[in-house]
Amino acid sequence: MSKELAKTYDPKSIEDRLYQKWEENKYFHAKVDRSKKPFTIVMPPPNITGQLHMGHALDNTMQDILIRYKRMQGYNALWQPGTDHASISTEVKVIESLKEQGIDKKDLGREGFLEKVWEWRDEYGSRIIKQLKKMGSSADWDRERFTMDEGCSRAVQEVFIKLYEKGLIYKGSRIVNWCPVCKTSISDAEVEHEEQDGFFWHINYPVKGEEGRFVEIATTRPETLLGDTAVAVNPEDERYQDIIGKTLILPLVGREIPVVADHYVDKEFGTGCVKITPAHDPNDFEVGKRHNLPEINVLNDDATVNQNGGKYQGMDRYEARKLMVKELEEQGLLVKVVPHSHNVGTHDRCSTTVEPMVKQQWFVKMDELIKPAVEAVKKKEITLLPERMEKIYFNWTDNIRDWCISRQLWWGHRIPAYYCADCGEFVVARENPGKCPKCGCTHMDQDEDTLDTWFSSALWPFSTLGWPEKTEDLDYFYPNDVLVTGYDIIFFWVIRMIFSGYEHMGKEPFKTVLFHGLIRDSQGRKMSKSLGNGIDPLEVIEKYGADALRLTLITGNAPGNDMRFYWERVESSRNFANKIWNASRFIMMNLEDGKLEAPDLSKLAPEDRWILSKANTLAKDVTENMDKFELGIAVQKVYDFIWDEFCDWYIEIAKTRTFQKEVDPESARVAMWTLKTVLIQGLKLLHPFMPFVTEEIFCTLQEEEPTIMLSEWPVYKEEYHFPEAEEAVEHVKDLVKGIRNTRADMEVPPSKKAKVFIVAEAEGLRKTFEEMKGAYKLLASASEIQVQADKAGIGEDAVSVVIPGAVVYLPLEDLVDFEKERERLQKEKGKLEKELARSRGMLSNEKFLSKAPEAKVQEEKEKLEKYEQMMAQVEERLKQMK
RNA sequence: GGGAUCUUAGCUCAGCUGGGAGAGCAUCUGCCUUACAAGCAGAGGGUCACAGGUUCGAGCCCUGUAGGUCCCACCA
Repeated sequence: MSKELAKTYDPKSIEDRLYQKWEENKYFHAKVDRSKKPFTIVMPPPNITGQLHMGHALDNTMQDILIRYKRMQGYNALWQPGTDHASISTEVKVIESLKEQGIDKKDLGREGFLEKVWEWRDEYGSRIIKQLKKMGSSADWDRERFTMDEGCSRAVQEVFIKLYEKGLIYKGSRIVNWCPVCKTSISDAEVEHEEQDGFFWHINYPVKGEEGRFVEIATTRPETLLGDTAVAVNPEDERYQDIIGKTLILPLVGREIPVVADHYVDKEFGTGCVKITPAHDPNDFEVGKRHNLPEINVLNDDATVNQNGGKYQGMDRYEARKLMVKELEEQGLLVKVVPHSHNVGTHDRCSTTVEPMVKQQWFVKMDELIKPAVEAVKKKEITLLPERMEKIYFNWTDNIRDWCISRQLWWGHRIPAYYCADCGEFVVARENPGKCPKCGCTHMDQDEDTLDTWFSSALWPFSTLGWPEKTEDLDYFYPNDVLVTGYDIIFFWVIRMIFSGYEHMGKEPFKTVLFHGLIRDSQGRKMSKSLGNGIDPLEVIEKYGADALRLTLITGNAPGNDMRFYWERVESSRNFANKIWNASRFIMMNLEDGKLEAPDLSKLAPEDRWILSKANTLAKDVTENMDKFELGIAVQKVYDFIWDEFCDWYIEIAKTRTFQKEVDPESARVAMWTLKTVLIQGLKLLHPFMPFVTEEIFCTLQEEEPTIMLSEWPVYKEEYHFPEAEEAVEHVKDLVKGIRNTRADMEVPPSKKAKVFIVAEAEGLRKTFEEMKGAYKLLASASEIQVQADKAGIGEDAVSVVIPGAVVYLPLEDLVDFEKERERLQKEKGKLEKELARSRGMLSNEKFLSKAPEAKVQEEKEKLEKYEQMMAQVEERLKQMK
């Protein structure tokens, strides 16, 4: 008894201590080292306002698993962390908190407001980092970055100027998505379409000079009538040939508008006549451009009607709609109102209905930039996992539109453009030029707008490594190897990083993108604040430990698939941690002080060779699955091995030897060495998934080892492959299971030991059972074991168990109930009959014999032989019992 | 409107390139066996959504149908 562990695993008592140790020893820190191969993952930067949720927990667990795995494999593993300024979310949050204090953003002014946001950032920016540490994340915190720190801001500025100079960033008056609540433009990606029930209002527009003649249009947004500058019909629509070119009187407004012909109009839909509002509809905007129509903006930034709306000025858009419909009805111009469900664009941050508006904004021209990003995925220079994500990716790239990057917000990277106060000329420059190049005026003001938050995150894979400087880090660690993220930000972030990587680095930002799904609640609903169904990962850690949470999130989670969260699953994960803990405790209790010398391989018992062989294969299987990013499968294999093979079989089998040290100290030492060796192998393979419990056991078990984190990842070794031992132990398992089954069926209490006779014709099998007697005696509840070639000396009243290759007899004398025994044998016979029918069917099928691979046929023949033997035994037994 | 994905034991989900249906939880039975009752041993439970097809052989491949989930889309 050399070392002691507590009786149950208590994560709370060790997690913080171990994490502190890792940090203090700089185990997470990666430095350029040309003698080692780099492996880089950049962390999707959480928002500074954020709190750890299940999405982060999953995302970071996956990254930590990959990083820890590669680090153990000897790679120079860098996990680059940082946080995102998250312009709009943060700004909104700060505005809200100021409101509670009775302060308005405008009263503070730009500088004053930004000061408040920075204060906020200082207060909350580190909160999420602390929470990530609770998960056991082994990111290189010494390298923590922020999207608005000096370096990242410089990167943003350089990129903006470079793209502007190449003509890929332009300023233009275009239709943009406008959020009337946030009072900023947003990109297409930020608009969510949601189906809403609405109406189709059919309205008659009077034809000028033709009393009583009307053109009937249908619209879902009657209030935009105020900005109509035409009505369009399809040029091939026979119904309307004669009105093309005529003039209409816009109801309620009285303005004269033309009827134009445009192919955009669908003859079959609505009335075939479409009102054209170029300032408030993207399609109408295009039609307007083609027909040179004026654009009349009728809305203010808060979606109230502006001065162009005449008497409706000042009214909210929906109020105006109501009133206008009423007045149209009064004037007899409202033909009918038809219920109609349609898609409405809403802002993904605040769910406000987005208003399309013509605005002066900055855009990134996408058609050229996107090309290398498309090629990269086509040519598999970048692999998206699961593969189906490629379709989603291409669907977006094929329909790409220019990216609106300017935001009417204060928190973010301010656009590096300077305007002349006199002539309006602007210059894009690193600093205020101080003088207008056109008119010489010395009053130049910087653009009030900031950039879309994703503009800076697009540069994250290289800005964090020092770009635009040519740093050694960049040279060594770029491109990244893997990006792990949710599929929900493929458009916002992933695609933009890819084209940015090619444009600014000339190389892909990462080689593989591993997408994961969402963690849902137990009913399959999204976890959300409004539903209040979110589960706080920190609460889970508090109750069950970080390892249990990590295991729960990874087990059975296939790439890209959503997953439901159950407390029961966390509980069973915790149970597994406890299981290893106790297995280790058992081994430590039996371990003698000092190091165990590796025994000569010839000294190993068959069961030792069996478990070593299994552990060896496990290393290969786990590694293969890790390399395929099948983390769920990899951990499942470790779990099954540790619990089923190692704990339930090997430890039990080894007990006979370890309990009897004095009988055969040599054999006991070999068993102890095997126990320890296999345990360590299991701990290492499990470490990326459950870092805390594995570290604690590993270091307690071997005081000389500083950490499991930097120990060597197990590799498959041919000299530990023992197929004959695996086969032998399989026979022993069959034997033990057979006996246990039978005893349970016969309701023999476990305490009642019985003599066991094993009758096997094959000499090899007899040898195996003979040799391993000591190993399985305990498991078979045997008082004595006799292996023989025939049934000599076995009483007729013994219960028999037929297993592959042998029959086991249990003389249970007074306990035997013959009726029960016959029933049991009949059941057994039924099972075998089924198997035989299946096997014979296959083997009597000419086509199977001629077309199936030789190995398959052979395999089936062997099975048949085995079942026939077993059947003969069962039948003989039944005959005897008559 | 286009596309993706799912439908396997009571529940949640695995099942890789097609060769005898699996796990965890739940249920039932027996065990506090000196690592672990957060445990051990055993048991029951599935026409793999439906209909066709390809194949010697289909949970797996193809086509269609039904239902669920999600993404994309400028039909006013």
